[in-house]
Amino acid sequence: MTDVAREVGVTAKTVSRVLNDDGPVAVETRERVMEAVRKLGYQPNLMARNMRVGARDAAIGLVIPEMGNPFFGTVAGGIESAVRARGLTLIVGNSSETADLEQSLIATFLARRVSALMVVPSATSDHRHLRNERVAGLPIVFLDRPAVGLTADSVVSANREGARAGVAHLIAHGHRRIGFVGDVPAALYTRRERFQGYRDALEDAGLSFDRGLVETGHDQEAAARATMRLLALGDPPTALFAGNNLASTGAVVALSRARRRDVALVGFDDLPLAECLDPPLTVVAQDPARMGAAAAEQVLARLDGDRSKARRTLVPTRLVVRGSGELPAPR
Amino acid sequence: MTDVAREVGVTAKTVSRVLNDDGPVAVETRERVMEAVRKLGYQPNLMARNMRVGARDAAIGLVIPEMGNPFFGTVAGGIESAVRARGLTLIVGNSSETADLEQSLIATFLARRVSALMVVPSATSDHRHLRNERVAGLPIVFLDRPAVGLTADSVVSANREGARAGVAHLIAHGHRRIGFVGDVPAALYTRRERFQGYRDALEDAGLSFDRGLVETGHDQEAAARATMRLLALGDPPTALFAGNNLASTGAVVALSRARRRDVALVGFDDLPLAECLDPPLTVVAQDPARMGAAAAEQVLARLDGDRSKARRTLVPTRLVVRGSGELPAPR
DNA sequence: ACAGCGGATGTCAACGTTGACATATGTCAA
DNA sequence: TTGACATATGTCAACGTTGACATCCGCTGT
Repeated sequence: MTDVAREVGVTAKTVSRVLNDDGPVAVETRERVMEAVRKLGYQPNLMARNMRVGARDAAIGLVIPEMGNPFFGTVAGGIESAVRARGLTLIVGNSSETADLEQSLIATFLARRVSALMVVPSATSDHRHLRNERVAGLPIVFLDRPAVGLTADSVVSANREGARAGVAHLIAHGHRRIGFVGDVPAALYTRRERFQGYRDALEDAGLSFDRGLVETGHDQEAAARATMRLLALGDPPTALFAGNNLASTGAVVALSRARRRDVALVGFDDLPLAECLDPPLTVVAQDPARMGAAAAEQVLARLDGDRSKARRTLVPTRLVVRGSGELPAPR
Repeated sequence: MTDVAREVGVTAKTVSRVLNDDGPVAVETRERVMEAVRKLGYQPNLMARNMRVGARDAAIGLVIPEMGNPFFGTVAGGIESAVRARGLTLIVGNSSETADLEQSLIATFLARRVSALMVVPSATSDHRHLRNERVAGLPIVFLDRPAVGLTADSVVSANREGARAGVAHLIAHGHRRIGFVGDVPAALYTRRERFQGYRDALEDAGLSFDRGLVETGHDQEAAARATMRLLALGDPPTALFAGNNLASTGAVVALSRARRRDVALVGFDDLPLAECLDPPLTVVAQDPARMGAAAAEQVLARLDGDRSKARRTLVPTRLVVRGSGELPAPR
C-alpha cells in the first residue's frame, strides 16, 4: 500500500480511503490511485487488515472426516454456497476420522481466528476443550454427529427415526429375520442411533432381537465380507438393513457377487446409481446439501448475535422405494 | 500474549521465546509461562505472526468447480493429506464452474496471501491476470484442465489416450457405430481431449466419423436424454462411450430404463457401484487421489525453490474391464 | 580482581493497515 | 471580514508478534 501511495504522491491513508470507500476523496486522486493499484498489481493484505481492525478472519473452519466421501463433500458444498453469500470463505480440514487430527485442525483454525467453527466429530473425540471458545461467543456447530462433553448447536439427520422407518418397511413386506450391517466402531453416534432405530422397529413389530444378525465393517470391502457372513448363517436373514453408504455399497456388492437376488435390502443414505441396480436399491435418503445449508444458517444467525440456547436441528430423512426393499420374505 | 506475560510477570518477548522454542529460557520461567497459557486459554494469533515475519499464509487455496462431485472431492482429499504433512492447511472454494466466481475466489485467496494456488479452471476462464503472481514466484498449479493464456504447471489425466483406448476396446469387440455422450460446453478441455481420443480410435480403425452419433448433456438427466436420442436414431449406435462420470451415470440410467442390455458402454471415470450394474460397467478409470497428490508434490517442490520451467504432469488412466464394454456387436 | 563469556531477560521497532484526530484549503452565510 | 462548515488530506498510534540488539547476572580462568 505504501508503494501505491508513493507512486501517486499521497499517504497510505488516502489509498486506504480509496480502497475502502471510506471518507471523502477527490475524484482525480481516486482515479490516480486506482491507476497505480492496477499498474503495481497491488492486493490489499487481508491479514494486516484483520489484525488492525481486530476482526476475526472472514473464514469459517470446517472439519470433516473424509473428503472423498460424497456425503461429506455435498455437505461441504451446501455450507460453502450458503456462506459465500456473506463474503465468508471456507477452510476445510480432513480429520481422517481420528480425534487427534481433529483436535489439531481445530487448533489451527482457532489460531487463524476463524469466525466460526463447524465440526463433524470423530468417533472418539471430546470437545470439552472448546468450552472457552464457546463462552467467548465463537459460533460452533456440530454436523452429522453432536458434540461430546459440550453443549453446542448441532445439525443431524433423523437417524433413529429414519432407520426405524426403513426397517419397518422390510417388516411390512413379511421379513422376520433382518440383518444389520453397520459401521465400526459401534461407538459412533450415527451408528448407535441407527442401530437403535433398527431395534425400535423390531420391537414395534414384536420381533425379538438376535445379536447374531448384527455384523460390521468400516469400509466397502469389510461391509461386503460382513454381509457374506450373515448370508452364511445356518438360519440366515431374509432381509438386510445397511447403516450407511459404504455399508450399503458393500452389501450390494456382496449380494451381487453371491447372485442373491432374493435378499431384501434397505440402505441408509442414497447412492447415485441406486436406481440402476438389480433390483433397484430402496434407501432411507439423507439430505446432505440441506444439512450443510442448515448448519450454515445456524452459524450465520449466531454471527448476527443470536445468543439463544444451543439448538439441535433434525434434518428429516425420506424413504425412497425402488425395489430392493420390497422383495417379499420367502415362506 | 501480553496478558500471559503480565500474568507471569515477564515481557511478551519471553513468552514468545517459550512458545517458539527460540533462545534460552529458564526452566522455571518456561513452566510458569506454559501454566499461564493453559490457564488463560491463550492461542497465538497466526495472522499477527505471519504479518510480522512477512511470511505468506501457511495455507494453499484450491478452487474446484463442484464440491459434491466425488471426483473433485477425492482430488481435494489427495491434496489435503499431502499438504498437511508440511503444516499447510487447505482453503477450498467452489466456483460452480463459472469464470466469475473462480476469479473472485482467486482474488480472495491472493488477498489472504496463500502460499500457493491450485485451480481447476472453469470452461470459460482466462488466467492472464495471474501473470504477476507467477513471475513473483507464487506456485500455481492447474488441475484436471490446463491454464488458459498462462504458462503454468498442470496435472491432467491422460484424457486423449484413455478415451482412445476405451473406444478402441469397443471397436475390438466388433462395434462400428459408436455413440459419444459428452459434456457441454464442448469448449471444456477434458471434453475436447476425450472427444479427440474418440476420433483417434475411429481413425485408427478406419471407421468414418458420424456427427450424428455425438450427443451432449451437462448433468445426469441431460445425459440420459442424450442417450435416449442416440438410441432412437434410425441407424442407432451399437455401443456408447461416455465422456465423464455424470455422462456415464446418465447413460447407465437411460439403458437401464430402456431395458437395453444389448448396447455396449464404456465410461470415462470410475463409479463406486460399477461392478454391481447389469452388465457391470467397463470404464476408463482416472486416479483422482493421485492427481491431487501429484499436484501437491509439484506445489511443494515449487515452495522448496524449484524454479524449473512449467511442467505438465500426465496421470495415466486404466481400462477396467467389467462386462459392459465387451458386449459383442450384433451382426 | 577482572575481563570475558554465556544464559536469561528486556527494549524497541517494524510488519501493513486503519481508527481517531489534526490540518489545510475552499465556500458560504451573516 | 469572520467564522462556521465541508472537503480533502495528513499524522500518529495501535493491532499481536518477533527480529535485532541491549542489558544484567553469575561463573570461569588467569
